[in-house]
Amino acid sequence: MRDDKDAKRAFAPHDHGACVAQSVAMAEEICLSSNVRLTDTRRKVLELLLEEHRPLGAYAILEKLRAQGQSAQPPVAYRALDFLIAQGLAHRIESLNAYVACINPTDCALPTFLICTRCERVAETEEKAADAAISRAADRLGFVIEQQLREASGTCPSCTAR
Amino acid sequence: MRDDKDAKRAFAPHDHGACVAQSVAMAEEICLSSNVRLTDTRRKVLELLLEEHRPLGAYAILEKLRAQGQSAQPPVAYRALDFLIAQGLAHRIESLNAYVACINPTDCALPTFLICTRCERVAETEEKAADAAISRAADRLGFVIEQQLREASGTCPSCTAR
DNA sequence: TCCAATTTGTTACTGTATAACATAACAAAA
DNA sequence: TTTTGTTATGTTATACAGTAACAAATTGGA
Repeated sequence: MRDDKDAKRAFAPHDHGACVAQSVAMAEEICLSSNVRLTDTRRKVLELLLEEHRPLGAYAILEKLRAQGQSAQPPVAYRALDFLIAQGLAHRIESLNAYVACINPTDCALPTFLICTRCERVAETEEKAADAAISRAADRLGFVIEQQLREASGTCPSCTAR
Repeated sequence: MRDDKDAKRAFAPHDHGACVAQSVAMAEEICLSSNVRLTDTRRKVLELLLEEHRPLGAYAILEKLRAQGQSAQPPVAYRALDFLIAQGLAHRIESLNAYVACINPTDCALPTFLICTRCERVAETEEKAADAAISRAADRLGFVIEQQLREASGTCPSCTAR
């Protein structure tokens, strides 16, 4: 089971270059073993997301792609994002209509997002107890859950310290 | 503490006329005691939401207002919705970009939404255990939660029965 | 080498939300 | 009752988010 290490790191300074490189390498592996292609555009979008620990809107991604000289009409971003999400390499933050790279794609099931409204960084935690509570409630009502979504906004430790 | 009565009712047939009337009356009281005005447009939007147990998008609301002969530019809907949400009379469903009337505004804290993808009805439950789990995680990380959001999509008992 | 499937490029469009500013209605003090 | 500050409405224009549809290019096998 996943611990708090990744979540803590998201809100703290760290060797970000290495962090990005490692995540891209991991993504390569995942795609290889899933027999799907991490094409150029898809990799670039993933890198753009990884370079922030904060969510980017689709149109912000498009701007960054254009800044790199890529063609970039809306479907370009949405296709890459759909792909990354399908492979578990990125998540959509519903309350922001924006997207983040997954911090640990090999071990990510039902994340709860903690979104700092000051610095906009996002961390993921895994809350089995929350899953269980919601599942029990659904069972009681005879509701069959297919997808779940949990997001909390507030202030991260770094921003509180300031 | 709130029980499952309201949530069960949301997915089952019931005397809907009475349900709407009662909710509007309750809204009147709440606004009176909060010293805010449930103006004409605000009441109409609330009624439109109450007439469904399903979320309506802002533009669907605008259409319905126009059908009643109201002027209805986008800000009209958004202002009314902002008001209703601020008073706890309505909720925004993030995963649908849509809005529902609150089923029990006098006793509503941190709802978890159960959204049926077949009939589109939405129920609210209160999951203290899920709150607690997420709060514990946030505490561990030093994250101060200001807002929380929980939504689950799936199939409601009525639609499963079919 | 050719085929079929996947991916990309592009246009055009639909849907969601807000900024900005003018006007109107209301509530309380002068 | 006027004036004044506040709250609510009306309207235009625009920003932001997401998708349909189809043509062209690329890729990885038969």
